[in-house]
Amino acid sequence: MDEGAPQKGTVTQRAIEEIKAMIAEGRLEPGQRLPTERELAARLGISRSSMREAVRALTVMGVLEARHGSGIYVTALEAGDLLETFGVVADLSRGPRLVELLEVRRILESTATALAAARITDDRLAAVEKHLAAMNATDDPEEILAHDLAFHREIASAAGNETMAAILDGLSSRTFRARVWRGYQEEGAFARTRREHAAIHRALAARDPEAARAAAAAHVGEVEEWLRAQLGG
Amino acid sequence: MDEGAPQKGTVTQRAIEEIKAMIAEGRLEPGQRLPTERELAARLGISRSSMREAVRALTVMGVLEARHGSGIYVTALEAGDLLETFGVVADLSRGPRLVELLEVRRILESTATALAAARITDDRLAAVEKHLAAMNATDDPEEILAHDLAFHREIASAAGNETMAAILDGLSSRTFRARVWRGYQEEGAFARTRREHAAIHRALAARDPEAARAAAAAHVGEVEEWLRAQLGG
DNA sequence: CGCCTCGTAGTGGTCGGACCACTTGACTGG
DNA sequence: CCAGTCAAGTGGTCCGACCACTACGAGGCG
Repeated sequence: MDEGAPQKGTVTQRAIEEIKAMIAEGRLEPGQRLPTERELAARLGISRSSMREAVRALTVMGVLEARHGSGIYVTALEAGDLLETFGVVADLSRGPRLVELLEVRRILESTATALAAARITDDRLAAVEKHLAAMNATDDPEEILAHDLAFHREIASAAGNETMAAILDGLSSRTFRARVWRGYQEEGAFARTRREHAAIHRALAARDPEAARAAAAAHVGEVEEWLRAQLGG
Repeated sequence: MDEGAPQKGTVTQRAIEEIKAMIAEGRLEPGQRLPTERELAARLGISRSSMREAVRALTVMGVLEARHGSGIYVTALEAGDLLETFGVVADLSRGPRLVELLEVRRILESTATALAAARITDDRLAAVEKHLAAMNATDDPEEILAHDLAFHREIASAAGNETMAAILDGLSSRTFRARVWRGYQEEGAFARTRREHAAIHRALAARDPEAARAAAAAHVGEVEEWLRAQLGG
């Protein structure tokens, strides 16, 4: 009997597909521990080095998690785990690509905010207000940034779609850094952001999806237009 | 003088960040060739094995491309390259997560189709029609699937946002497989899909964004509801 | 008896070196 | 001048050793 696999691509690639298949077919459950690297390598008939590369690859994808001294585990396979690399995309994108990313964010964020307006609970709304207040109470850029992110994350989460929230999270990191620059270059940006955030909050409190959608779209579109102008000029 | 980096996490992780930084800072241009693995390893003071893991990690992220016998190159860093892992997310998602992914797809696809209706050229519209005709001319599931994918890809591309098109591409692979199952289980699904595609095409030809948005949303929502029902029952 | 400490086996993390498979380009012979 | 050949260099794979850390149980202490 042959080994079955007649060499497709590199051995490492084959190992990656193999492990992915195990998970996709349910042979490996989220949170479950995998065999040791040494055994996995032996089982697939490859060296430990190659197997390690495969594990590393799946680790950066957020599929596996290696704990030093303990073992290799399947992650919870939740949206946040798998979409972590999405942030890298945002970090490495430049110029026109960044505008495209912002456009995607505008579409998703406006919809998410609209959904949130319809579904948000009083508790979550209070959390949103807390971040809004904290954001207005300080003038430390770093702190503002943190609460700004949390503000939007809370809203996206309230929309009831964790996958969408995770994607928006990834789309934000780079974006918000750009906004910091902007704050330095263009006076009044902070004040405008404050007004826009207030408008979003008002729409949420009023449970008005359409107003929320419009406010969120305007908020992101604001940055988008500014960036577009930067590239054109 | 110290080496500067006081050991943050694993050496491999450090190497990954290092290379990513090189690209983010523009020290490495898209398409450019990197130093050899051996030299990179020596430059960061780590072993070649560890460096190889770093390169492998960046390779699966679509940032680098290793050509056997030739060297390591930075990819074009286009949306398609970086968002390839997005398909993995779709492949590994199950149950409620899949519904969430479809919801994201519905939002993006409907908007993309609306944009396409406003911007599509006659040439691209002809290409869309070609896939539509090919899809209706055969009854081989595999071929239908291929043209179905191409149909939507063409539309997403016509929307003028390659990033969005790439994301939609990733969101589709798994989705469409589910639809194949569906075709087997539920008679009339093909006919309904055919009607929905026709409606989308009609809206595109009429350059009617709102109609296009509605048709696309209904198209994806159809699958979404079916899947939701599957999970509930 | 119960808790705490310490040792130890086992795991992932790193290393160095050897060899293989493939690409590339210069060199050689026609 | 061209085609074929060959050698240097690159990524791909493998091996075996050792390090760093974790987990868990044996043993000691209270």
